[in-house]
Amino acid sequence: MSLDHALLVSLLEKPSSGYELARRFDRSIGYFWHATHQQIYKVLARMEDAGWISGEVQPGEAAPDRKLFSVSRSGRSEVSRWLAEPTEPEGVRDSLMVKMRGAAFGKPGALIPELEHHRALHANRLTAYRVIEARDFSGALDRQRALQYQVLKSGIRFEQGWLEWCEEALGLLHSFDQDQGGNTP
Amino acid sequence: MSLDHALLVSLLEKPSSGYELARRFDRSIGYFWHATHQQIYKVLARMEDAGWISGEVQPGEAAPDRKLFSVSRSGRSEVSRWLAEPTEPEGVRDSLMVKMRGAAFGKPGALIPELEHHRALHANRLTAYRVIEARDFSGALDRQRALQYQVLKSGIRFEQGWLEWCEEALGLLHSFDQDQGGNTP
DNA sequence: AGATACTATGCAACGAGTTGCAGTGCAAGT
DNA sequence: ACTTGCACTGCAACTCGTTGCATAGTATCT
Repeated sequence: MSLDHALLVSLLEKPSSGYELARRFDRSIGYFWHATHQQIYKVLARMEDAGWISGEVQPGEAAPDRKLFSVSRSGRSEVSRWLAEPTEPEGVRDSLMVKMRGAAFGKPGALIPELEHHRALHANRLTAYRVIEARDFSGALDRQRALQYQVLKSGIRFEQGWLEWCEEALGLLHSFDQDQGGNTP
Repeated sequence: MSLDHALLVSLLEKPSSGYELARRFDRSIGYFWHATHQQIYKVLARMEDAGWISGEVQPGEAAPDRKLFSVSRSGRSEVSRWLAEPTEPEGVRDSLMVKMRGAAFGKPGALIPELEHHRALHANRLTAYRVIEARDFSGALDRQRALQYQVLKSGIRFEQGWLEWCEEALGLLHSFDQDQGGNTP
């Protein structure tokens, strides 16, 4: 469990409404911790009950009302507590890898469009990261920005890794297509 | 949802009992799709009801009974169906990245032990992969092995990426420790 | 006037996944 | 004899997360 903490950090960076957070989770932080708006609203409600955040309704002029949340003192101390507490890496879930192994029991060629799709997605994301990098992280950086940049750099590194891997995997599958049928090289 | 498919692929590679699968998920496939034994038993039961797999109790000589599952025809066709169906990449969940951004609102130095811990874990995993690589994937490979190797290579690539990133991040945090207090560089 | 779409919030029902516990049977140490 | 440990299976209770739907105001297009 830790959407709580992702939201707290997000709110520390900038007090926001649920809707805003949901949008932010489609970019930025969401690249490292995804969540849907329903889940976000649920957790916000729970954290408000717990006193970690407080919400203030802002009557919208020419727009629906929005409830702006900010982190309370007890929310801040929860963040500190969590930062100090050791965390194990999350368990991986990568269906593409399972599919690769499954492909041995079906038509490996069927995975080619899938891999191309993934390659395109990762290429797009890499481009998006590069844009953010150029826009927000050139020049001198204060601590907060330096940390954010370090996080972004992990994104860049991994998307590059993905791209290279997709190329390699596509090469392998294409090589299967050529020597039809044979099961040994 | 797709522990189902991970289990099916695992069972295609080798018919197994729930316990065996759980153990296998601590190595091998589990590096790409983790699961606990309780969840595995639950899904196995559901898939047996659905007719995708069939279990046969084997009275253990000098060992507890075990229920050996293998994939039925309808299970195989489910795998084929799933392989052909496009899948989006799983949403990422990486608490370390959230912590990095959160560190701006606490003591960044507190993350150093955490990063060292992660670095050690990734180094260990990389070593384990290298061992598997040398043991199982040197020499000529048939299709199945080639696919498995391609999956392993993604593991190697990512662990290396992690290691490099951890080094970089540790460098950054240590640089904070030196220029105490200042918030701009 | 009506259709479409976006901002904004939320409920209800369900399914996936975790945590904790419980039990059997064998083997081996002490 | 007693405990510890491992192979093996599973239930029960819970939390986390997803899917689908509901609502309501504003803006824009046709």
